[in-house]
Amino acid sequence: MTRSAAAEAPQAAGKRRRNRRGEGGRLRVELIEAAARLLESSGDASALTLSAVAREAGIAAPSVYRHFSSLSQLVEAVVADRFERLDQALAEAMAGTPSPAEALRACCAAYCRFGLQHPGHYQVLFSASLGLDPARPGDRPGERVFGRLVTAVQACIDAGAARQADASLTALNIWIALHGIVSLRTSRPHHPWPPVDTLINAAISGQAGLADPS
Amino acid sequence: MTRSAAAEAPQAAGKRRRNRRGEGGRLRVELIEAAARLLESSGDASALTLSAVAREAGIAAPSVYRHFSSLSQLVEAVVADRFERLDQALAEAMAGTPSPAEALRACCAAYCRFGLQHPGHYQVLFSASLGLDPARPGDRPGERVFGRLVTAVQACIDAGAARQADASLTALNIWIALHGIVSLRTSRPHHPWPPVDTLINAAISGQAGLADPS
DNA sequence: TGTACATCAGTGAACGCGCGTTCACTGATGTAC
DNA sequence: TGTACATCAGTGAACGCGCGTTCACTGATGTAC
Repeated sequence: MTRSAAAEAPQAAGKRRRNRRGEGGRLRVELIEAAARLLESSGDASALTLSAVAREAGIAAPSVYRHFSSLSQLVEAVVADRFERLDQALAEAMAGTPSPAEALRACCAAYCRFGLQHPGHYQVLFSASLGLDPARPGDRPGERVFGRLVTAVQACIDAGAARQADASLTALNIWIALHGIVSLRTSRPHHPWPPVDTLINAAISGQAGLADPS
Repeated sequence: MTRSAAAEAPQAAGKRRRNRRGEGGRLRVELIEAAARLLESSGDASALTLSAVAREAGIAAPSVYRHFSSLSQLVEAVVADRFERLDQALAEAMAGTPSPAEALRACCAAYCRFGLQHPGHYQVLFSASLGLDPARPGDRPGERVFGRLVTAVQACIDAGAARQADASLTALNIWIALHGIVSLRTSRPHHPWPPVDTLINAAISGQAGLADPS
């Protein structure tokens, strides 16, 4: 397998080639990906170590400081990136759906898919120890996801597909269920779980009054 | 404040008196409580440190080995103890309720109360990194809580208070909601949360068909 | 076209720290005589 | 009642390790002349 010249696939192990002058910013991305890999397998931001990230990225530990003044800034960058991906996954899943009801269903399914396919990242995104500062407007990343749910529920109500109710409260109840599905399933993998769709449909029909397709 | 002779209130700071001969087992309890205090404030079992527990209990680090052969055994003891307390809290809340519907409601309320009053412990109990071994029968502590829910739901169905359905699936949907309420609220404290009862009632009426009392 | 130099990307060695774990020990106290 | 001793509860010193952080450095490469 010959390695192409393109700047992709940061090598976890093996020798690293130093970036050319002016391209030092690439290491920043590689560090974020290295940290993301470690966080996915640990699911625990407070267990992340500067040395481990450097090792995973194939560089010396002090080199991290060229790009991040502290480990928590690196974690912040990872969290922001993964929240962005979650948001995009929801947007993509909803695009092109034939009806508001299908859009809401697709949104919920995409949420659970993201959480169950990346349980470590999901755990980090929704761990209490993130220490988010609510004063900073960009520092409430869960709210964007919630906003999408509110909009989707409101559209269902307007279209007559969902029961008349406060869209915000209904969306919150659904979010609670989705988070419960992902989090509890990850935490109790040995429980005899029914298919995810069964649980999602129960939440949507129970909370929004949407007809169960089955 | 004079300290009574009774064996209570392990002193976090201050000088410790060595236990009398034959009463060495007391330190075991003090260690569990010291670890529990640290876990409550961190919510993270993997961040717990043998040294920190010893410091919190007011003893030298090697003394821990007299009672626990490893840190993870100490954590196991804390987890078992707190699961026991959760289970007792549910049992007490349900005892003496006038109807199956009230019993289910009380059970759910007690579950959320426990989780929200001890968010750190709750997080530890339901973190994915506990490494539970499903082969050991006593090592599936969440199942006992779930069993209580199933029984309570079945009683509601039998009494005609809840919609006819698979009690196990209904109980699972409710558990998901309860876990979502506790976990998401802990993780996103700055979100504008409605009263817990509102969320619990939505879950119970949405999933079991119980009439909302409000 | 050739060359000296500034700059950029990243390194290696060193430090102090808290940790887990070991070991031989101390000293209070219950008990056998 | 007195005393020697066994045992129990817990300690202090020491070790090697991985960590975060600092510092002066190296060496490739773009650029000015």
